[in-house]
Amino acid sequence: MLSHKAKYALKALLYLAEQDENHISRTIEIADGANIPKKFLEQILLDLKRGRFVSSKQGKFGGYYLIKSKNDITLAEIHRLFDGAIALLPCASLNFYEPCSDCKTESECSLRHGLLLIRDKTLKAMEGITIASLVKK
Amino acid sequence: MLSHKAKYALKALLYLAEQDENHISRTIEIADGANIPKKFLEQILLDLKRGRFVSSKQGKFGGYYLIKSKNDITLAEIHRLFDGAIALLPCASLNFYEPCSDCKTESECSLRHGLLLIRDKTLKAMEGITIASLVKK
DNA sequence: CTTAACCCTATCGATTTAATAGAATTTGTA
DNA sequence: TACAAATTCTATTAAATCGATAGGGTTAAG
Repeated sequence: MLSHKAKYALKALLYLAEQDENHISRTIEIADGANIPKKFLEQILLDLKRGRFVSSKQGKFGGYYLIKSKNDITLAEIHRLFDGAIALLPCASLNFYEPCSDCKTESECSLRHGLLLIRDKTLKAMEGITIASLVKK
Repeated sequence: MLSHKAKYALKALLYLAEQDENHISRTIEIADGANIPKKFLEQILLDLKRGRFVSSKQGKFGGYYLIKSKNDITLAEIHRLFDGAIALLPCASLNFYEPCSDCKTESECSLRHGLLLIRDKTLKAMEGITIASLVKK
């Protein structure tokens, strides 16, 4: 399941993607538009900025805007940024790999092979969902 | 990601599936064989029993055994039993559906459509992984 | 220099998670 | 019948995580 943070991030990106080119959106504007607690959204937008999805203008009349094409922002990326691995166990993860602590004898645990299959299919599906694909509906 | 409970459940089922027909496995035997904390495993086996995946024999020489074919126990079922919904949000879930609390205007949130696509593919993949498919490797 | 905005860090309360504890119950058998 | 060996059940705990809030600090326009 997605965390609220990830869900809010997607909604915020969706909001930004729906604005006119060159429009700058204030946090409060996004919060109201997407129904997200403002102070919570602040943190999320900062995370999105650190992740190079958005950029900001500080000071009066400042705000946030997309710096990555809505066609290139995928659900997979947002999941990884806020909720971490897409795989079901760390030993089956590409970006968050860790060996199992409780698989004593073999280096590959008995579940790993099956979980790799799941991860591949889920990942492919999640890479197919972009902000743009969510906007046009 | 899978919880430890779900992971341990899968390993325990795998252990049971590898035993001879009619063999009854004691908890301690499974715990040692699959490297799972024994008292924690007790709870998990009870959950698996309530979920009709295994049954037990009480008293001396008692233990656990599969009552469902290893070909019919899927990763999807175990995920649902221990970790709940497979979908990324409750509003996209088949078995754990709940409407979004923060989607004010429309009955369907902006993310739901995309998440339904993900859920369908992930679910199909998870239904394809059975205990039997994990054993033979 | 005031105002309006982003930026940053800390904290909080509630929930969940992983695990442990301890006792009650059941069953086989010497 | 008493003991031993096993499941069953409920409670508790310690730690981590999550969702959210608080309260400033910093930046820039006018």
